[in-house]
Amino acid sequence: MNIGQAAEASGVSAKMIRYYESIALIPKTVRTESGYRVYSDSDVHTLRFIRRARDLGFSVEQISDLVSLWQDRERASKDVKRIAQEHVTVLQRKIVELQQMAETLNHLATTCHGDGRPDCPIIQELASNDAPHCSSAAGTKFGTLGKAPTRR
Amino acid sequence: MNIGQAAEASGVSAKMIRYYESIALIPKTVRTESGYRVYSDSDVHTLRFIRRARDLGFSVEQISDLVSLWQDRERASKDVKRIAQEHVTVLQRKIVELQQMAETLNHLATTCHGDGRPDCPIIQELASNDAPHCSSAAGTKFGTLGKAPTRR
DNA sequence: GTGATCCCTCCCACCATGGGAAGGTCAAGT
DNA sequence: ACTTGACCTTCCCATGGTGGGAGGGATCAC
Repeated sequence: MNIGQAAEASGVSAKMIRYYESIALIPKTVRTESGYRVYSDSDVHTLRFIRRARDLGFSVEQISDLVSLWQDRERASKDVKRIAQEHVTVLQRKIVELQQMAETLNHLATTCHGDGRPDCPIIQELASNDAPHCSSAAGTKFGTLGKAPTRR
Repeated sequence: MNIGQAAEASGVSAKMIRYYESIALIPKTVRTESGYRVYSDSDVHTLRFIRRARDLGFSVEQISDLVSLWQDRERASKDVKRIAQEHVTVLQRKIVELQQMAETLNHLATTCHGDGRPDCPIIQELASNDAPHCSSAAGTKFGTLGKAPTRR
């Protein structure tokens, strides 16, 4: 199977498959004489595993751990459980942060009359001098989970 | 005021101030003879405005619009309200997605006995062949809001 | 005058993904 | 056999915000 078919079958784009190979998340594949990558059903299975983990918002690093555990027959389920639970914690923290943002903004939008007049509490709040420093969100490493695959 | 003081006073790092200038989110500042950037209280005010908008998860592009509206005395509050409401919608969609992820994962982690045995429903689910394609999240442009500033 | 602390610009890195160019390969149809 | 189009390869670039650091100049406090 060529990379295009593997991509189709697994739901991971060809570009991403090559990328995953380059960062050693998946091993280098067999190549044809002319250099085409060749994939087996088992490779597609792995790719599908990876895609599902991405759908659940795991980072590539976490996925790497999960793949190892998956392929390790001696694994302890508590290792997997730990990764999953850590991830749930991070997700929940993100959810709270986003909810706070949405609430604040929603409140502001509600009190904004939204007509042609220039007075606008949203702008006033943003421009105010007193510091609602919003410290609850500060310092949270946000980036690692921000993206979900924009598939198809 | 030098860039360091402006950074301190506004809560936006010096690096970011230069970046915002480079992408024309803020205008080019006056410079001293030796090339140092000089900031006024009003500039700091603008920076603080920007930082708050970032705290609320607005993208730089949206902030650019908000800054224009802020500085436009003729602005209509409905323009501001529209931006805010669009943003709330996006936030809410993200929240739902994250909640779905967290729920799925939490369910899996709960059913995983989490001991030394290798059997693990989390891994089984990820590896299963039937396709829980999680289509609800598909196609959602996730990236634009994934990051919140990692301040201090 | 000297050392510490600023500031400048420029480049690189992150993460995961897509776009595209330039060129090689393969299979199907004429 | 030849063309055509679909596929594959590698390589580079861009995204969005942010940080890190090198190499060099400016300023300030003592």
